[in-house]
Amino acid sequence: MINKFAFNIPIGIYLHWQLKITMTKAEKTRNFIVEKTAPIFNMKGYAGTSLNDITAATGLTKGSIYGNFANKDEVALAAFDYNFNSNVSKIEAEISKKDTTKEKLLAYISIYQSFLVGGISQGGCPILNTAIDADDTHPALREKVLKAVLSWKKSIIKLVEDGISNEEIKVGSNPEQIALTVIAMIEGGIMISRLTNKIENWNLIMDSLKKYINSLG
Amino acid sequence: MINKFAFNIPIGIYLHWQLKITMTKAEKTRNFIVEKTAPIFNMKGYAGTSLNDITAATGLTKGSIYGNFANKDEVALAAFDYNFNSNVSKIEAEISKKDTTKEKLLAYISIYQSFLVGGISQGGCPILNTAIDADDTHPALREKVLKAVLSWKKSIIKLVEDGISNEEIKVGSNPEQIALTVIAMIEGGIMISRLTNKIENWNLIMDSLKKYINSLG
DNA sequence: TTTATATTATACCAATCGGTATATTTTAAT
DNA sequence: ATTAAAATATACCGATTGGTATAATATAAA
Repeated sequence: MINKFAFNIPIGIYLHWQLKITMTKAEKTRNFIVEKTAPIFNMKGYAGTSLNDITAATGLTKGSIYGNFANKDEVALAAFDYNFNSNVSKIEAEISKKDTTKEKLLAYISIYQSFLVGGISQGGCPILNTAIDADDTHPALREKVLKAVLSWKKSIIKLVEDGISNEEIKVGSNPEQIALTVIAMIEGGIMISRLTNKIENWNLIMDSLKKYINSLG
Repeated sequence: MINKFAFNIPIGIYLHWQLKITMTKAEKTRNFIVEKTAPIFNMKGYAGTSLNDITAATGLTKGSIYGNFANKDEVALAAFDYNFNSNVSKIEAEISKKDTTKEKLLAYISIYQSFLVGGISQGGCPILNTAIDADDTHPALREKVLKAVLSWKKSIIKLVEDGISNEEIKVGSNPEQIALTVIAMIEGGIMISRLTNKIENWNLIMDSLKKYINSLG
């Protein structure tokens, strides 16, 4: 189906349009279900989100849900992907605006700050939430979060390595350690700030992180 | 009942024994239920832990559970208290062994490291787990975790303030900021290390935290 | 416009959910 | 040892769980 169109149309130009035109009703519904349920899974967790929650949020019936997904698992996995990919897009967009390594690292702070209020996916950081939720209970979901964290770590390592090449960051720095430290402080900061519901706590922790990042050079 | 004994017995000496002798069967059972279910609530969360899990873990029947607790909520709240108090005892014991402020702060690292393997309460840090679990779903439980974090923060602030008085920590340091930063790094570190299942990640993050603590003086 | 197919809704399933009334057993004071 | 009370077990409740068979409807190609 896709090939029929793609065969004689320049991919670079019409890829976006082509994807739209080949999106069937079911695919649209699938996306719709994921968009509507992603915040719920993020807030209530896997076990805490029922099929009743899913039908209520979408206005669809069970038949429609199960016509597009094999089971609750598939919806949850797709919801996590949606939440995570939304963040990745946002992060990449913000980071590409910055020039220096330090500025790029600092950009994470302002991006993840958005999770404290509303943000794309309500209920805090999907990585943190899903990691804790799925850790001991849901291997497939856990695997997805693990990949997400490793991918995040990898991105930061790349940034730091570039920074070392540019002589912006000290030679001898451990890029992996820096990546893990940044992630830990951000996720720990989100937990504390959401629990206490105090943005000042976030600011204090992020002030420490800023000092840490600035000390790398 | 307690007063009958306490009235003519020196409290300092017989308090422990007195508590034992006045503990009824039901109180023992209550403790037993809490001990057995605390790791389950910590691993599976509130929604993920069913009454069937509770009866299976204790070997008791529903009638017995509901004879000692009003509902699942009460068991969950008691389980969190148990998990948290176990930690507090452990922490106080370890910290009292150390002499300097920095050593006391560093002691948190080795204590929380125990959460990565087995520890008293399986499934990671109960504060982190319950904070994420109850955040958007269970106000009463959330309130308990909030108090736990604030109490933890308060303890660290006290340590730091003493350190400033002793001239062990720089004058002008922000005790609250230090407390929040330490907690964030530990909790973020636990999340990452448990997810990736790599103790090296914990070590790298804690190495950053050690540097941070040592830089305070 | 017809028609096959894809999609959605209805109605149902067994299993499990948290919770309870009541019967039985165990505890502990007399 | 007796006995009242406390604790536990049995058997059940309605509601909800995730999931499915089937009927009704909407889609889209011919």
